[in-house]
Amino acid sequence: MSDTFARQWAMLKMIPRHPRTIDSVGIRQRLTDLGFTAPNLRTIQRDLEMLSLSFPLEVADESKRPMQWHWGRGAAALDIPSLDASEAVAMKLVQTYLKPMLPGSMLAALEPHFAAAERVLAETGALGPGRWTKRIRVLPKGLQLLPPKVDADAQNAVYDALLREKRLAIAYRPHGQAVDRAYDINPLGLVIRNNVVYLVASLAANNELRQFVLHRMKSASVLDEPAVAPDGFDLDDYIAQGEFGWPTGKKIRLVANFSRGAALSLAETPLSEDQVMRDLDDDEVRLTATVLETVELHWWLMSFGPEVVVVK
Amino acid sequence: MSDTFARQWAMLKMIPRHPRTIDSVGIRQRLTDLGFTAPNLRTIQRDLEMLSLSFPLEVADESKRPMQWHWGRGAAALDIPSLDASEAVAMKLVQTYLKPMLPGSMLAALEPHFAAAERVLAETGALGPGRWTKRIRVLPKGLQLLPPKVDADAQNAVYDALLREKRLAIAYRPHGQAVDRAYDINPLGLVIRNNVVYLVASLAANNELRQFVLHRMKSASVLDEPAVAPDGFDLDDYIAQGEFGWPTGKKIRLVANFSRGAALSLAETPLSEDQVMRDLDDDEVRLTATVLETVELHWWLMSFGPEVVVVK
DNA sequence: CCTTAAGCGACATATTGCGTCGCCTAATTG
DNA sequence: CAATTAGGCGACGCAATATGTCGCTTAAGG
Repeated sequence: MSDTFARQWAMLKMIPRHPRTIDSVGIRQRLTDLGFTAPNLRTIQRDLEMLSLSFPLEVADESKRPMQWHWGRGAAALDIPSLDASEAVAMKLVQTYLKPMLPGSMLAALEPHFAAAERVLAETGALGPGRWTKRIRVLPKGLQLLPPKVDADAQNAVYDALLREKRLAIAYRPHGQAVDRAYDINPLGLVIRNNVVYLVASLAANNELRQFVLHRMKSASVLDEPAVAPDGFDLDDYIAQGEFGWPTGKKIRLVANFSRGAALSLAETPLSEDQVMRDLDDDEVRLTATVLETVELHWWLMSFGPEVVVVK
Repeated sequence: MSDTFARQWAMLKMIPRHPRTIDSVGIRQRLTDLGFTAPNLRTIQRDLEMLSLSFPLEVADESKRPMQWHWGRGAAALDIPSLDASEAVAMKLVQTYLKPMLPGSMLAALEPHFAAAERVLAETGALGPGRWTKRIRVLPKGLQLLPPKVDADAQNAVYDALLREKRLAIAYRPHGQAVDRAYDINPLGLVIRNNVVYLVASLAANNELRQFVLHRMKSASVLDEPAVAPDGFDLDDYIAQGEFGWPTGKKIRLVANFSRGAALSLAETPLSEDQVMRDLDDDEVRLTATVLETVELHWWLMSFGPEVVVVK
């Protein structure tokens, strides 16, 4: 294929998003790594200039000499292949669904795509972007609690450390205390419960396992030392120990009589794959299903009040 | 800028994903619409051939004469600007979080992006794709009910009709019945509750408002007639009428005494923006917040059992 | 069976992409 | 602060190539 097109395409892919940058020398380096026949520096400069006419590519500081290129801040995701209308709607649904449930900064990565979906919707249908908000509603399942605010930088550092298996230095404010404490930790895993993101980690000092709530982390920076997991650590085992107030109960065979009204919704979203419902009389339905016995199950059953009688 | 590059880029954007296709004449049409100086058909053919060397572009049927081009089935999303590691992790988190909560086909639009994130993770970190699954866990909030299976084609038709404000012909199996019924409806809005997606619509025959559960829709096809909404229909009003068993209660000022343990988690995920907590004594905390009085609120309060005393 | 339309190879030409050189300015180093 | 290095940038000329055109072939449609 045209070498020119391939090279420019590769360049588009290797230019990073805003905070980070790349310069022409770095680009040439990576291009040669990719097997391009050592393109002239001048060519790369020309390419950048040309691409920046069609794409929101920007130079960090015009006067700084090794020019640092990056995607413009507001650069929407260029979805290729582009979304069609239905996909855009699905995207919008997901966004609406997710928004009240996840810490805002966690959605940052998806934001450009949501914006792209919005654009597609605005173009495709005669519907303006505003009208969509009139068409989709999400009714929260449980009671709606507000998601905590998470520091975006700290969050990224945590993800990064977890990914690269590096140690992490954090400033953390334990609950109820007025001052931050510094920790040096080995990140081991992430757990999301309710709207809260937990980092499971071991202290570098004494290998003690700890949980850190992301929104109480004031700052975090990745250290250049490999993270060492305690021997035999397994996230599932850890959770199963009930560390999250979440004793993974034994599987039990639940038998309960529900009122007909309550049973209706259960037919649609079953408790388990093997759920069976049998009519007892005009008002009652007997449900049998294999489920984990958890605190949540008890709460859930309680929430039906008189509408349910647990048989077994 | 190079006319060539711009044109090829535009072509990449206008080629649709698998089921739909486009031929060279259609491409020329859309290119001229975009302001390109009427490119020769031959040039477009050459471009397509060249692009298909670098991108998964395919021809539907080689022997069919007006060649129908489309993106290959497995075409992952080419995220531009590409995701960095942290964004990829966030993507993965969202996927893990969403998977058990939404009908599978609703995630179809995001699937290519999840795949792209997976690829980035595999490349960037030394971590293979498999290891990620060991690092992230989502503990369900309420009791985990299984999301119902939704027919992908019907779903897309619904989205499409809603977007283009067209009437819809559906085959629907009402709960508890053994045969499908045909309806001709005006789609008005989507509501997600628990794991179920509802389509609010009015019957074309008599304008009666109805709810259709997406997973009971056996098939749906968009009609070429404009949808007409009943005068003054408003999705919020409709929901507020309690049609979803969801009476939007009045705002009340909740005052309740929680045990210290229960109060801990409330400090992190507050009930409302204006939530205030005050220590009563060593064991009890008084919480004051403005909330909507709903059935859910009562359930939620009940679930604390003896740990809470509602003052007001 | 005939007509129309599109794919495709070939070719000539005009375009333009690219390497090179030189100058200038910003960074870096001592 | 001076010297040195490195990257940006304008200019130029050659070579690569992208594009319009033509003619042949084949599929679609009536």
